[in-house]
Order: sequence, then C-alpha cells, then structure tokens
Amino acid sequence: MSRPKGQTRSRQDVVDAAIRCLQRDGESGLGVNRVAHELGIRPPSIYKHINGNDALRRAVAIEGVYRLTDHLSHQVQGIADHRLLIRAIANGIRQFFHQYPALHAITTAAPIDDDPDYEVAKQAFVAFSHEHLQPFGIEGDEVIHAIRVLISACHGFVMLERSQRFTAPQSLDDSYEWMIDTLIFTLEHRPQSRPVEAE
Amino acid sequence: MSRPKGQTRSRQDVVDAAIRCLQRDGESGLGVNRVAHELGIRPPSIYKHINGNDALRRAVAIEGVYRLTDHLSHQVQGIADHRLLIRAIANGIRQFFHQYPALHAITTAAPIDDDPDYEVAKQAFVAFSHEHLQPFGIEGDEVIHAIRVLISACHGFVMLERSQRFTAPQSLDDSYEWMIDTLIFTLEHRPQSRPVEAE
DNA sequence: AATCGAAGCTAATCGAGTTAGCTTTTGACC
DNA sequence: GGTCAAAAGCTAACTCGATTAGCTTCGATT
Repeated sequence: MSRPKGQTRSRQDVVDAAIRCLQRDGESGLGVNRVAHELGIRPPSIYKHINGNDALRRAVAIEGVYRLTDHLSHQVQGIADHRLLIRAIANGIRQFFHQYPALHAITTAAPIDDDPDYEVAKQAFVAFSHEHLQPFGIEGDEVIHAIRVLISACHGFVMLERSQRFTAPQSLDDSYEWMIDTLIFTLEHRPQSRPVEAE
Repeated sequence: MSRPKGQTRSRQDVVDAAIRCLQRDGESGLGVNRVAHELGIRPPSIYKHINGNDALRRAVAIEGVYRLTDHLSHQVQGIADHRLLIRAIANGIRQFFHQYPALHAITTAAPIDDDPDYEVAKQAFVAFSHEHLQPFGIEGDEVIHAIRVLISACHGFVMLERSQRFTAPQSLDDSYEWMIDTLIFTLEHRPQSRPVEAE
C-alpha cells in the first residue's frame, strides 16, 4: 500500500490544515507531523507539498497577511468618517489577533527573506491601509510611516496583552483606545514633518 | 563517575548561560540540552536547578525585564529635558532589542502566569517609566496607558522590522522617529482624557 | 565517623523533523 | 488500449531535544 486512490492534496490544503492545527493546538501545534496527520497522510509525505517546517511557517505567515487584510476589508464596510475608519481598522486588527492568536504569532514573527509571495500579500495590505489614510491629507513617506506605526502599535499591544505582560488593574480596552486616539490625534493635528521641534 | 568535584551551579548561572546560548544561537538555541552543555553538565542535571524548558523560558523572560530596565537607566543618565528623556527611552528600548534580538523575543513572548518574580521585575520597569512620564503632567490611569502604549509601539516596531515585515524603501529610522514624535506630541498637546471626541 | 540533601550521572523513553528509497496512481501521448 | 514519467503516497531509519527514573558522590553538619 504505497499510494492510496482518491483525492490528492494541494499546497493550499496544506496551508489550510496548518492553520486549523494552529488554531486548535496553539503555536506548538504547527509542525509537519501534526499537519500531516490533520491531512490524513504520513509525515514524510508532506514534503511533496512543502519543503519542511520553515517553509510551512513562511507559507502560513503569508496566508495570515491575506486573511488579516480580508478581515479588515469586511470590518470597514459602510464606514465613511475617516476617524471612525482608523478606529475600525485598529479594532479589527485587535479582534483578528484575538480570534487567531497563534496565526497572529506566526504571521508577525516567522522569518521571511525576500519572498516574492510575501511582497504580493503585503502589497494588498499596504494598498488597503493607504486608501484609508488618504483622507487625513498625509503624503509621501508619511503614509508609510503611519502604516508602520499603526501596525506596530496594534501588533505590539495585542502580543503583550496576550502574553500577560500587562498586569496592572487598568482596563486594557481603555489603554488600546488611548493608543488609537493618540494616532488619530496626531494624524489630525500635527503639522508637516517634524512638529515637536517646530515649537 | 557520578558527581565531579569542583564548583556547583546556581540558578542564576543557569539563566546567564541560557542568555549566552540565546545570544549565540538565536531563539532556537534556548533549550535545556544546549544550556546544560554550555554549563558543562549533562542535560538531565539541569533539572536540579530549573524545572524544564518552560520554566527556563520564564526565568529568562524575567531576567530580560531586569536587563532592559537596567539598560534604560544608563541611557537616560544626565538627560534633563523631558521630551529628550522619552526619546532616549524609546531609542534605548530599540537599541536593547537590536542588541539582544533573541532575548527580546523571549522577554516579550514567553508565557508567564501570575509569577510573583515577574511582578517584582515589572515593578521596577513601571516605576522607572512612571518617573520619566511625570513631567508631562499626566495622571492616574493615563500613566499606565502611556507606558503600555510606549512599550507596545517600541516592541511591535522592532519585532516587525527584525522579521523583515517592513520592506518598503522608506527609512526605518525615520518611521521610528515619527512614532516617538507621535507619542510626545500627544503627551504634550492632547487635552484631558478623550480629546478626539471633544472637538 | 556517620549521615543526608544537593548536584551530578547513566540509561532509557518519547516525540518531532528529516532523508532515502520504494510503490502506485494519474494523466499525457503514442 | 498501452506505455511511461511525474506526482503523491508509503515504510524504515536516523538525529536531536526534552524528560523521567534511579543511582552515585560531594560536602556540610552533627
């Protein structure tokens, strides 16, 4: 019995199974053995689809970017006010990361070097973010700075809250809102370029 | 030959050795086997000092908080202007995380649940941060919010830049400075509590 | 000198990742 | 319909890391 009949698996099947494992068993659930079992095949067989553990993590990370972008697109449906849009995006990011904690970890941490697939995925995310930052009237490099700051802050916050690094009694929701308000306040009121020195 | 003569190891020796491994071999270098070898003992012997891999990571995470606080204390020596202080802290955090990338990862991500040792370490960090936020005149819960936002943003940014998630050509240093400026601008100009709605 | 706990050690188990090499299915082409 | 090569499985085997069980010795205390 060397190769059973019936459906064969695609690379996408492997990635989807990996994310199911991740969601079910946490970050340590991501491994070729576990994923192979989830797919109903033996561990070595998975190498026909993906080249080992590192490649698996990379593929999952890229898929995570797609899913996050997708999730955010749904979240902002029908919102017109540009401040509320930023708020919706930031809250959507936090919600997504809460809902898929292990996927969050892989998506933000798995090593990626010069992967063209990642660039494609990222492009969609950047375009989406760019679109909703336009109304604030920022231009050029500042758009990139703002996107980086937004995702850094949201990612950093959720990661630390999940790792239980915030043990003070103050509300985490309030802190998060304070953070979003900080960004919105700056986007609305800060003058060109380097405001603090300008005073 | 069951127990050689000579120096015996302390728990702190184990943690220090773990951090050396981490620094030398990266995050995957942290494991009881590798650390035991670094200490010159056999893997099972390390259990006499620390209760397995999870406990090791937890201990390293706590040590990371101490070392970060220590590093920042040195960085701010002799700085009086409160805006420059925040800048020095944020830059110090980034520098520390760059210098000890794997320690950064463990310090921010290793699971910790209700560890009193962690609370002690964190207390020192919070006290330090609190002291340098005082001059901005913020009070009460806002102090905690500001500390959380500062560390979230710095941690998130460095983590994403190290994982090569920022592939746009714009300067990472500029983005980081833009982020710090955002926080400083808000601390200086934002009215009480919920400014954005107040307009 | 006797004792006891701390700190080592060896042996052995378990699970995950990976490689090598074999077999069967599938689909294209004659 | 027959042939053949590639794709997608499989088993066997190896390595490495974590962990447990149980034994031994060092060193301090009585």
